[in-house]
Amino acid sequence: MSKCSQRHHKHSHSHSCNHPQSDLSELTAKLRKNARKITGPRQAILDLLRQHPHPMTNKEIQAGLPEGMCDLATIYRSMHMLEEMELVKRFDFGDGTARFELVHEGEDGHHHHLICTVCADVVEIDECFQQELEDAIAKRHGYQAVTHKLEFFGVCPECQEDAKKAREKKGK
Amino acid sequence: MSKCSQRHHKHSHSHSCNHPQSDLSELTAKLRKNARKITGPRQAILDLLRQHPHPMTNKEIQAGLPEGMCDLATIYRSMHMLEEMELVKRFDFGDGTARFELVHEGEDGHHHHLICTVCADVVEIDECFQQELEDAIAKRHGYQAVTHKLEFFGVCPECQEDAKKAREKKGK
DNA sequence: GCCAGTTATGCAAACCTTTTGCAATTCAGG
DNA sequence: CCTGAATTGCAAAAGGTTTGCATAACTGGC
Repeated sequence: MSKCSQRHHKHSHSHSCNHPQSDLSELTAKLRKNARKITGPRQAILDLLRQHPHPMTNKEIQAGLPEGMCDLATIYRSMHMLEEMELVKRFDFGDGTARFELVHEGEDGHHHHLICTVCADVVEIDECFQQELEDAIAKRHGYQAVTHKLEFFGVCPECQEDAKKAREKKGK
Repeated sequence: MSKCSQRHHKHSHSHSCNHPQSDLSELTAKLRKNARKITGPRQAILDLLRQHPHPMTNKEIQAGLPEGMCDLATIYRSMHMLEEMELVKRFDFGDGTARFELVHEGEDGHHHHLICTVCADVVEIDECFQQELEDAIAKRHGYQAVTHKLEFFGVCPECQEDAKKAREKKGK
């Protein structure tokens, strides 16, 4: 599995780019290969994810779809399937709710996030620590197929401002 | 569950050392300071955690306590309190269940784990990537008070063996 | 030591996210 | 277009975690 060793997507988030039809074709191909069906809900979910630069919860996905178009259970099932098919990537922000992001063609979707602990704003982080560290850890303990999950948490500029104002107000 | 639970953890860490009475005194001091009470359940939980080198779930904690000594709800409440008091540290292995580890005196408990995705064996990892990366990320995006959560996942040596045997058997 | 007042606990019910059983529906290939 | 397999919706269940409330336990002051 490829990692994030020397990527340098500066700050650009390829996520906001448009990959017009590509998803559908890729979807079709990948699904067909596994004897899976191309259904309305599945297409709609991928379409929706394509427009979102950040991970979405299943509830958010449902809310983003046309009213009543898709049952929550179907979304859960779809996400499992899409994840297994590596069309989406699952992220865990530590709040007990899974989030999913579209994986773009040719990428493996491995990256991290910086999440505001106050307002839950999300910034995509494309850099990662050196691969050597992971390799060293794997080797030292004899583990294989080692991967990692990494997320950053902090307070975003806006919330810092808010906090500051709140303090001033209180001080008066 | 614990096929590989108590194996040689070669590079054992400070976590397996004994800090005899220290916890109690520290506990008492910290609790008193916050007008909290030193109760049986709370002491028992810390005692139990002191003997465990790896993070425990609330259920495991309850199971490790004398039969019927403590309600699950009490454990949940205790862990919240102990976490806020920085006597324990919460970890998230991505399986939707919180785990807690004792924080030893003078430490902040920040470290990571390497978890076997097959048998759930855990190895403590004391190293971390360079602080500079985190600082750079924080600065670039204007975030403050940035921290991170990082866990490694892979297949432990024993489970690699098991898988190998299974393959051979099948091949015959 | 004992009391009063506050903090904790146990128990049961509630909450949330996620999973699952099952009958009805939809899709793909012939 | 038809048929069988895959998928969906709905409702119920399963986990983990939280919460309301009456009862029990702890602490500081007498």
